[in-house]
Amino acid sequence: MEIRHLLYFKAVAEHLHFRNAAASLFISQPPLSRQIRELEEELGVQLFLRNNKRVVLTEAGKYFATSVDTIFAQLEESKNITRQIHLAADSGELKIGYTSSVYQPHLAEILKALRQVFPFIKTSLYERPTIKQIEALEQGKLDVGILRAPVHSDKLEVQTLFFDPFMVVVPSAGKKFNNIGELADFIKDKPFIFFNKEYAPHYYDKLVEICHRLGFKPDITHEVNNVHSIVQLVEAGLGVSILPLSLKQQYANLQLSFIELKDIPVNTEVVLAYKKSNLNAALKWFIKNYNSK
Amino acid sequence: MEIRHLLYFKAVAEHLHFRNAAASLFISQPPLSRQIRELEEELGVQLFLRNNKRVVLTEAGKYFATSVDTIFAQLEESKNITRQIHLAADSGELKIGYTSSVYQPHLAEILKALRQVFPFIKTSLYERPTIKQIEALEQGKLDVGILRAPVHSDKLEVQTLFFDPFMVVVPSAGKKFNNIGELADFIKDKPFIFFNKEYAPHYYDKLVEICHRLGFKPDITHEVNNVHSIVQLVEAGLGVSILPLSLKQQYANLQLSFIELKDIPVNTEVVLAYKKSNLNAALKWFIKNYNSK
DNA sequence: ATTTTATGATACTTAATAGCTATCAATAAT
DNA sequence: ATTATTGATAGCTATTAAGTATCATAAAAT
Repeated sequence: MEIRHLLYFKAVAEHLHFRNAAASLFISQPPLSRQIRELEEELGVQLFLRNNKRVVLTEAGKYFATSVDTIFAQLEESKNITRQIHLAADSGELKIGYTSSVYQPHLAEILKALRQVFPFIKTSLYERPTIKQIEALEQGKLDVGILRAPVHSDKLEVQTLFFDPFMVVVPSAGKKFNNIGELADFIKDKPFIFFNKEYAPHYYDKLVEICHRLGFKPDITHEVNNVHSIVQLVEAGLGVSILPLSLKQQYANLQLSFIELKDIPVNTEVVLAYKKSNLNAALKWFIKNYNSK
Repeated sequence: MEIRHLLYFKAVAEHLHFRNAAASLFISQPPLSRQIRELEEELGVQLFLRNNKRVVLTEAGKYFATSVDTIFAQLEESKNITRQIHLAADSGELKIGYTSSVYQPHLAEILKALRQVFPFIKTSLYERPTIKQIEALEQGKLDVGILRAPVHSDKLEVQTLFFDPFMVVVPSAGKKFNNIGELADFIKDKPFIFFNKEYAPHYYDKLVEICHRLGFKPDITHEVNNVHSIVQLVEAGLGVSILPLSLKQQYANLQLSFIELKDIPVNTEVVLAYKKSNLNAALKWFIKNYNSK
């Protein structure tokens, strides 16, 4: 039995006329007669009573007709849902966003483990500022983002990863600061190197707040749009900066001094963000395993 | 899409191995690959992720697999029920039993009307004694019987058609009986013509009861097994008989006298009997219309 | 009663396609 | 680096669905 048989049966059951039914199927009458006969033979059931002038459904045929309707409806629904799942869950790709200011030593490790579980997954990493990531996540251009709070979006789920205090970064000079006051005096007139305001407005505000607490207004001479440039410019002696503490280990080999701001109660929250409606199975695995590490 | 595609899909989903799946389907691997590709193209959905070494279901594929299971189960159930209905309801024939002693002038009329509603029905009429009909009905050899109560069978449904009083049948002689006493005197020594006891035991008992009430014991000289023979023998002057009144009109043209036994409170009940489990649509129509006439 | 028309079945031919063989490219194990 | 295994591809064969022509017969028309 093939779906063709069921389809042809339905046509004859509706028309109760082989020639008309055949026309409605855009085939000629003899093959239709044959397919119906085949179906009846396979079932061992007479579905139609017919002579040259009249075609009627048997009782069994009547039942089978309604039954075939149900099956077709179910098949159609199944196809639709399958297509929906395909669109929602089976990109075969996991698009991950991250900000340059977050150092993630175990990301590579997790991507490796991901390929064990999803051997066909393609992963794409995008370094993007928080605000761009939020847009991209909302539009489905990213599956998950590693970024800094706050995330103001009711379309996204947010999970805290950790809280990151700040540190002052200055060129390595063997200098020692006994207290916050000495440090503030040292840097207050130095040129500051930082992200530009459009790139990371919230982050920019934090910097200004920290300097305010240290008793001065920063002179932001160089604005850049990624953390690597900031660090390089500081190392080259063009100025100082204030960055999240977690970056310290990433640049431990550079000629820089990092001074933690222990007494300044300002920090940033690093989070995972993703669309709740995103069915991507690799995403689910990623969230679960990133968190538990 | 054909059922073949779904069947092949299921095989690959179970084996997660094209060559093994092909072997399990007793086909070679290339056509299997092609059918799966066709299915994926029609759905617009990737069902498997695969390379030369590994085959896994996508999320959409996982859903589709369970969904196809359901559809197959439903199709199988539908086929079974259709076959059952075929066996129970679609004989395309209506087998009617009747006793020779019941005259049914509108039976022919009803059979004609039946053919309007069921143009393909084949009707078979069987003249059989009540006890044989009961057996045949129970065994499904008859669909419906027109017979005389009592019907002692818990497998059969019984519907009363009418109550039939008795009459005495004698050769036409212009004789007149002013009362039951005269009649009894006239027939008590005559030879009786009647059904044999094995053929219609209950009916036989009724005859004896009537004679008892008339004050004599019948001398049953001729035993026969159909009502036509009884009537013919009476007409030929071989004896007398006692028969149901309803037969009077059937033999009105013969040289016979019919004397109603108005004062004898013995009659027989004519009934329709049929199996309740019989789904024959023509039977249902027959019962309904026979009754309402 | 006879003729005409319409219809499903049948016999045979053509066209589409499922399935087969041979082979390739790529992966993973040795 | 080599070998074995596997799904994909190309081209051919065999099966079968679909088409054409025709028949037999039931119902309608005459």
